[in-house]
This record gives sequence, structure tokens and C-alpha cells, in this order.
Amino acid sequence: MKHRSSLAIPRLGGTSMSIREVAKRANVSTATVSRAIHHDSRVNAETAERVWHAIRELNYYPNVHARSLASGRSHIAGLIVSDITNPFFPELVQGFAEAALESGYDTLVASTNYDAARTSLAIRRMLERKADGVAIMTSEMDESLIAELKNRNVPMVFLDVAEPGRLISNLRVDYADGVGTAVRHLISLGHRRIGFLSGPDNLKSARVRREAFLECLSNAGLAIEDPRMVTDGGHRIDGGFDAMQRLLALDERPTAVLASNDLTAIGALRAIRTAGLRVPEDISVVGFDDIQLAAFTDPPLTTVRLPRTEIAERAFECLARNMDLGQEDGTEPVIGTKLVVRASTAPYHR
Amino acid sequence: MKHRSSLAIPRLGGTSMSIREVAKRANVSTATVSRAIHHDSRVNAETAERVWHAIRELNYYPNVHARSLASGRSHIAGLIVSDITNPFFPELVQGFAEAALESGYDTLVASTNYDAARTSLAIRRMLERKADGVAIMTSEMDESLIAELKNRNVPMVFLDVAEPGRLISNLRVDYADGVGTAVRHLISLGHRRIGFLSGPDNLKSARVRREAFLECLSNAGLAIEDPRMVTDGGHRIDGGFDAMQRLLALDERPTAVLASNDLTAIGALRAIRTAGLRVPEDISVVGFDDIQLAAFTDPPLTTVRLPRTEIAERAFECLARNMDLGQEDGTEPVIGTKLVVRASTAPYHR
DNA sequence: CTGTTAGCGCCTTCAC
DNA sequence: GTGAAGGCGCTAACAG
Repeated sequence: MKHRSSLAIPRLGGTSMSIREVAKRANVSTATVSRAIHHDSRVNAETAERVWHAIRELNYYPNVHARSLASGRSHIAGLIVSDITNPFFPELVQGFAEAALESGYDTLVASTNYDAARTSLAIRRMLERKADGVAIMTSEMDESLIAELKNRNVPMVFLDVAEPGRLISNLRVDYADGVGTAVRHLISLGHRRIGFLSGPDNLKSARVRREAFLECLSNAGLAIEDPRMVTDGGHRIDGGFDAMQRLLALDERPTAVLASNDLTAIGALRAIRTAGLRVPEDISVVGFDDIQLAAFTDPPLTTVRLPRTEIAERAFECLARNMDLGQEDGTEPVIGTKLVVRASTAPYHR
Repeated sequence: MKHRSSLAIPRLGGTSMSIREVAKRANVSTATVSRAIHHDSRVNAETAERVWHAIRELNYYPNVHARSLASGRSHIAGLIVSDITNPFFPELVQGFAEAALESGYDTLVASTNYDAARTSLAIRRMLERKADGVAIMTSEMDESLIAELKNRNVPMVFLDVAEPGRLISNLRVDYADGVGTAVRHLISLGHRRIGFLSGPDNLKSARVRREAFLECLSNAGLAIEDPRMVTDGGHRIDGGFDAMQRLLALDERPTAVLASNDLTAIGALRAIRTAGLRVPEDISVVGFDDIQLAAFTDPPLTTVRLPRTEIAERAFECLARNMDLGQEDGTEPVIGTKLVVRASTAPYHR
């Protein structure tokens, strides 16, 4: 019989005790301990109590790796985001991780940095760690890697970029509705010349918002003539700043602008003030997302709230449906938005 | 001989191929495959190449759980933060995760939400997942759980709250220096009545900043007479807003204020503007941290930069030192700060 | 209701 | 330089 040398020097990671010692202590087999831990109804209540007693006494807890290996389930939920540094994501991560935790899952977060190579890496890590399900909350996705996940029957949930299918869910955000509400809000305030600070064109959600904006204006009989009224703000503060400056330089500058996200709107706020104009007296500004900061800009930003915590929770629910409930089909919950009126919008007055 | 039923229905998580199939394909034993994977110098170069070829052909990658189980190392680095939703942390998480990834570690992030119970839970999870090292970047720490990590020889690194020791490192931020630079900056601009928006008193780093402020003023012969010039902003935007209002209500209001963090400063900015005053013309404001947002407030915030990415990288380095280099002692790197002068400070003029 | 036992996939000593 | 084989800690048949 071979023994792993029982080192005198404590090796890193230390030595934890195993199910066997609990078994010995409780005078049962390891199988029974395992059952007791999993609250298997077949074990005698008294026996179970004895086992739990031993567990507590020994301060034992299971080795998840052994468990994963034997059971084939890792109890890890993957979450892939674009950039945790973008204020949109932390709440998403938090909400997801929390929901996961409640169901006994740890969350493995990966950031793609909007980069294809890192996206592959992220998915690779999910595969390696054998994530039981993966939420992909980014738009840059690598089809072949996704296929790999699909092949291995890993449930997935996307944010607005996929069709639901077997083990694949999709959260559908009703951007059009959000944009519509915002535009109608501006129109009802008397604005007629409304500009749009769009997001990156390769972002589907950004395209959807822009299209919705255009359509909405057109429906209201306010179709845009000057194409320069729609300009790219890149979904970032500096981009929004530059884009707004472009709008301000127009002969007929807008009396109100809608931004594709809050960061852009914040940049716009600054550009307007830098130009010596006031918000909302001279120009009204509406954002999109309602990041925490939006309530604290100057003036506080009127914006369309995208409920990130709800998105996170729904996303996990979709996965849990497949992971824990044994369903094989995907779903497509719709995520609503809500206009939050603060102080960056006001009635038009010439 | 018993077989695990080879299901017709693909079970979740799918079936991945194992080292054995690679071995077969490369006409070697599993041991050799294992060695090749780990670049063990004892394997013949040609053999190794054959193995790698097979690996690529089969698109094989190792099962980390089996690996962890057998090797006793999880290649997981734990990171415990207070609140990922606080703008201070995302960059920290990102920097840490990136550094970890480069060394082949995945990061397990846990959020304590400033709550003791959740802190225990976080540490418990680290233990369960057998993290090879844990960075604890929060101040609420549970001594007994920490002891548990210590017992199991899990390397740890703290941010400014612990003494270094065996397998324990500590990052020491030179807050005093940062505060000093900021105060001297204000003094050199001619300010004499300087207020301080402090942080929560139970936060060691907040206390250090306040003490440093007091001492610095006193050294400059500007010791504060009115205790109301130092008031708690709670390290949050709304707290900063309220705190600043209190300062503004003073008979002799300050001509400049230093905030214990940027969030507080942002709240102060708003309070000042709301009161009809201007920054920096009427009051200068200095923040602390230099969160991304600081560059985009109005006016852009002069602040003391706390290099979060550097902190993150150093933290991982400390762990790696124990995890990978086999060192047993801890270290205590000093993290410097740097004054970033933007537009929220200006010379005093009556 | 409980015990026995064969793996899960990999690493690692030992023998060749 | 390579192979054989035990064991990491746990789960899940299967047998009682």
C-alpha cells in the first residue's frame, strides 16, 4: 500500500478532513454521511442528526472538487460581461451573484473587454471550470465557442442577441418602448428638434435604440431631415462630449437630445455647459440606463431605467430552470423599461 | 464490473473526453500525457509533440476538478471586497482578475456588503472552493474565519488592516502622504479655512485620513478651532451632499474642503452649486481616490489618486509569492498616492 | 434504511 | 524516458 508522504512541513492548502472521518465519528458509512448532507429523505432522522452532529464537531465541510468530479456538476454559474469597469455591469454582477448564491451556486465572472480573443478565453474558462450554466451579457460573441458550450449541453442565457432554443434563453429588453417613452416625453414638453447621440454601430442594442428613435420621431411626424442630428457618442463620456459639440455646432441645433446611454448623456451635459448653455433651460437631455450616477449629475439626469438587478435575476432564473428544474427548453422573458424624470428636461421655450 | 449507465439522453454538462483518450491517440500512457501537459522536462521532445498534437486534434482540455482533487491545488484566487457596486472596486476586481489570469488562476469574487454574516459566508466559500490564496480588501473581517484560513495555510493579503506574518501580507497605503499633499496644495493656493468631509468612523482608512488631515493642518499652524469643520460624509454621494450643506451653514464657512473620498466630494460639489455658489471660484474641493468619474464631474475634480490597479496587482503578487514561489513569509508593499490637479481647486480670493 | 464498492479524471510515486 | 497503478474525496448504483 502506498502512502502520500505525510509531510512534516504543512503544505499550502493544508489538510482538511474528509467524509470518512465524519463517517467514523458518527458510526455510519460514508454513503450515509453523503446522504445526510444532501438531506436524502431515506436516512433515518436520528442517524442524520448523529451525522450532522459529527459534522459540526469536526467543523467539516465537503471538498467541492471531489464532489464536482463525482457528480459531474460544478455548482458554478458563469457570467460573461463586456467590461466590469463600465458602470452598467457591477450591479448586474452583484444581482446575478446574489441570485446564484441563494441557489447554491458560485459565480465565475469573466470580462471580455470588448475583445474577441478575450471572449474565447472567457468561454474556455467556463468550459474548463465546467460551469453548469453561463450567462452571456455581452454582444461580442464567438459563434464557435458558443457551439462548444451548446455541444456540452451547458445552458446559456443571452441579453438580447439570441433566439431562444434548447437550453438557450434570451432576455429581450424592450428598448423600443423605452426610447418611445423618452421621445414622447420630450415631444409633450414641446420639443420638435430632437437630436440623438447614438452608440457604437456594432452593438445591436445601440442600433435598436437608434432605429426606435428614428421611427418614433417619424411616427410623430417629426422625421429628421438633417442626418447630422443623429451622431455617434460611442457610449462613453468623452464620446458624448464630442458628439454633443457637433450638435451644438449645427446651424439649427436641437432643443433636446436623447442619448443612447447615460455615459453619453453625461458627456453631453458637460459639452452643453462648456458651451455656456444651460440644461434644461436651453437644451433638454435624456439618458438611457439609469446608472447610479444619473441621479447625481448636475442637473440630475432624466433617463430611461434599464432594471439591471432584474435583468440579473431573470438571467439566473433562466439558467436555474435548466440546471435545477430539469427543463430543456429556453425562455424569453421581456424586460421592461421605465422613464425616470429628473431635472435635465424642461418645456421648450424659445 | 459496474458501469455508469451511458445515457441515451445527453445529460447536462455533457461528456468531455479525458486524458485517457489523448493517451490512446498519442500511443502513450496517461502519465506521459500528464507530464507533457505540465511541460515536464523528462518527456522526450518528440513524444511531447505527439501528445500535444493529439490534444489539439481532440480539442481536449483537462478537467480542473479532477486536477484539483489530485493535486490539492485549485488554481483559484479569492478576492473579497466590500461592495462591487462601489465605484472603487470594479477596477480592483478587474486588475486582480487580470493579474491572476496571467498566472493561471481564476478569481472567485465575494462581496461582503459591509456585513459580518456575509463576510463569514464569503470566507466559507473560499474555504469550500479551496482557494489557493485570498485577498481580503475589506475592513469588516471575521477574526475566527481568518484564523480558519490561517490554519489551513491559505496565503492571505490585506489592504491596510493587518500585520504581515507567515503567509500573510499587507498592502500599506500611505494615506497620510496623500492627505498631506492635498492639504499643502490648498494651503499653497492661499486657503486658510479648510473643511474636511470625513468617512465612516469604523473604517480604519477613513480614520487615518482624518487624523492625517488634522495633523497636517496643525503642523501648518492652521489647527481647526471649530470642530464642526470636520463632519461625516459617510463616503457616499448623498452623505457628502448633506455634510457640505452643514459646512455651508456655518457662520464662517470654509473656502476649501477636502473629502475623504471622491463620492463624498461629488456630493459636496452638488451641495455647493445648489447653494448658488461656484466651484472653484467660491469654494475649492478636493476628493480622494480618483475614481474614473472624477475626471468628468463638473468641474473636473482635483483629487488624490489611489492607484487601484496597482493595488490589485500588488495584492496578487503577494499571494503568488506564497502560492507559486514557495515563500512562507509575508510582505508589506507600500502604495503611494498622487495628487491629480484638475479644475475644482483655485487660488483663494476674498 | 444502510453499507459496499466502483468509478469521476488526474497526478504521482515507484518500477522498469 | 515511459508505464502501471494507487489514491485524492465524494457520489451513486447495487445489494442487502
